[in-house]
Amino acid sequence: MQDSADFISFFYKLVSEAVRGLLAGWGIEKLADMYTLEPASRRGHGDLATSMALVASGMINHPPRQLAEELVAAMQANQGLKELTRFEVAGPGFINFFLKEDALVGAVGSALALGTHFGSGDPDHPEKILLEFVSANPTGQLHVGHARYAAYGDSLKRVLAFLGHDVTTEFYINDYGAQMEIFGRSLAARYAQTLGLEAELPVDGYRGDYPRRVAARIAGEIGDRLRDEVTPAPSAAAIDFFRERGCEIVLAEMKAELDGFRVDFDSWFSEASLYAVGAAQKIVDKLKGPGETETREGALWLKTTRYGDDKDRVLIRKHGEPTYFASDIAYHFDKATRPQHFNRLINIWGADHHGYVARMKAAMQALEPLVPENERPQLEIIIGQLVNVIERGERRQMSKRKGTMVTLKELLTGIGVDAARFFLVDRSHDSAMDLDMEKAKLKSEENPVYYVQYAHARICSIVRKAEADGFRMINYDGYSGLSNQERQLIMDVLFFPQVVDGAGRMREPHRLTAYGRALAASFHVFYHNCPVLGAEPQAASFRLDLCRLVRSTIATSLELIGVSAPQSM
RNA sequence: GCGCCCGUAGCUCAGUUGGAUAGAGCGUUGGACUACGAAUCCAAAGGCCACAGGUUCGAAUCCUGUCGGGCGCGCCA
Repeated sequence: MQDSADFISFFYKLVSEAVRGLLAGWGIEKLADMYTLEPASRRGHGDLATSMALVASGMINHPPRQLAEELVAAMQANQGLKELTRFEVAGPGFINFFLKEDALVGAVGSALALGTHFGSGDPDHPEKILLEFVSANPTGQLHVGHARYAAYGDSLKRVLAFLGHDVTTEFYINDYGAQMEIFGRSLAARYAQTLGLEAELPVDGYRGDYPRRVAARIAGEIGDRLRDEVTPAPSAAAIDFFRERGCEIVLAEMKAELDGFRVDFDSWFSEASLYAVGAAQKIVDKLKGPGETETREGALWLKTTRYGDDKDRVLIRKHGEPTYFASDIAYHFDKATRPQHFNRLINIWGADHHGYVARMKAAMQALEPLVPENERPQLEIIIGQLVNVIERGERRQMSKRKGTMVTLKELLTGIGVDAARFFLVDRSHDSAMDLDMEKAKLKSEENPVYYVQYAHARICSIVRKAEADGFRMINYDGYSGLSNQERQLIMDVLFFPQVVDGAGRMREPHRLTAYGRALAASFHVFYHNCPVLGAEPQAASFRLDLCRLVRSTIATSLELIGVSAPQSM
């Protein structure tokens, strides 16, 4: 029937071919490649539907139903298409497709033959993508906000890679600057206290249990060797030591936790490493050349308003230190000029950083002359909304410095990886999310992830039984008499490639959780209405293959969001 | 004040880039296992898609305005 393409894409192209000439005659040929083909919304409307005639009607000002009739005539002239379906014009001018049974039966077999590649892509223009997310300060534990971005970013990576793009993930370590300094001082103070010395946390110091534990661990490593360096006030060398050692310990723990959350970064990039080579100063000097900067009020500014920002931004402060913005430009310049030649840089930022987008994009434009024209990557910034923690009906302020946030660790021990990832990815990243830990723990057993996993386990059970019973598959070409439930299940599973494609293109992995739920529901309904192994031999063979396809599709859709697909539960 | 995001069933949220009669889970009510797994299924109830205009064959979806909520608007990171 088709080679590597999935059935729906194949069908789409057949329709395109059939109507292209007609559309070209009307001067709207482009519609052949941008019309919509969707699952019919309800029974009686067939299996697939297109609003092509309605859209064409708006473009050339002809009555839609008449256009629909002409389009159908063109489709009927396409022999391949005619073998797959019959047509009907309905309502204001929809064209409904009623797929023939052998087309559906054949499509299941073809999809199954693709194995785990069903739904995977081979894009016309594969991209080399550097995807950056989480990027937390190494001054404490990862919290549920980070968990949300980790789940989202990692799922997006899996989806884009599945679609055939070359994706590298990166964690940018903000291990430089005032926050790190305060963290080092906080650890020094806690260290002194573990030795029984009098020491006070800095005013803005990191409170809570976590820095205390890190300090205790360092004390275990070095004993009282730095006793004289930390009191009455820590020496510069002591601060450096605690900052660096603390950073190492925190990062190691973050890696371990992310690993437990099934999030694996290809690269960890240190901000401090940029300073070690003077990268911020260097990039600022390069920007001075083409007149992108200006000195004002004793500071050096980047004229970002030239590129749509609402005000210019400081690169070098009055007292000579580069701003975070300057080092971020150095970082982005680095990303733009790596030997891999990424053609797309995707950053996932929290909503609290959205005000930063305009200046970063402006900076990228200012950098353009410094990067060869055919090597300039496109910068794409995705803003993820925040997670609100609800406690006893009230919002709880999350503060790392006060040590009052709900941690990723808490989430994992409370509700587990599968439930947590499913829950976090299930909502659009564009909507703020309320998380009530008490309810989340109570509700973890009714998390929809189990509904989807159960469908998978159930199918595994059927397949196991088939093997145990020595079930023999027979050829089911020509099988007919599809029930409504199996027809629905077939259509749902055949649409998987379009769902993955949309999830990748729109950067919306949450479409996969919705899809997984819908496919599982469709399967459960099928299961209750259509015996598999008990059916007559041809039906049994077909249904068993359908089950296998659904099983592997559920497994893939879960895999793409980092959730396991158990064989039994 | 300005900018971005959001407002859909009692609660938590989807809604395939503008499609046909608005969807799911939880909760409520009532049903289905001597059956390939009841972590399931079936049925009922529940809606002025915040509000008001506009665009068109058609709007939860796009535009304008209003109201309400979140987040920003540093020579912090």
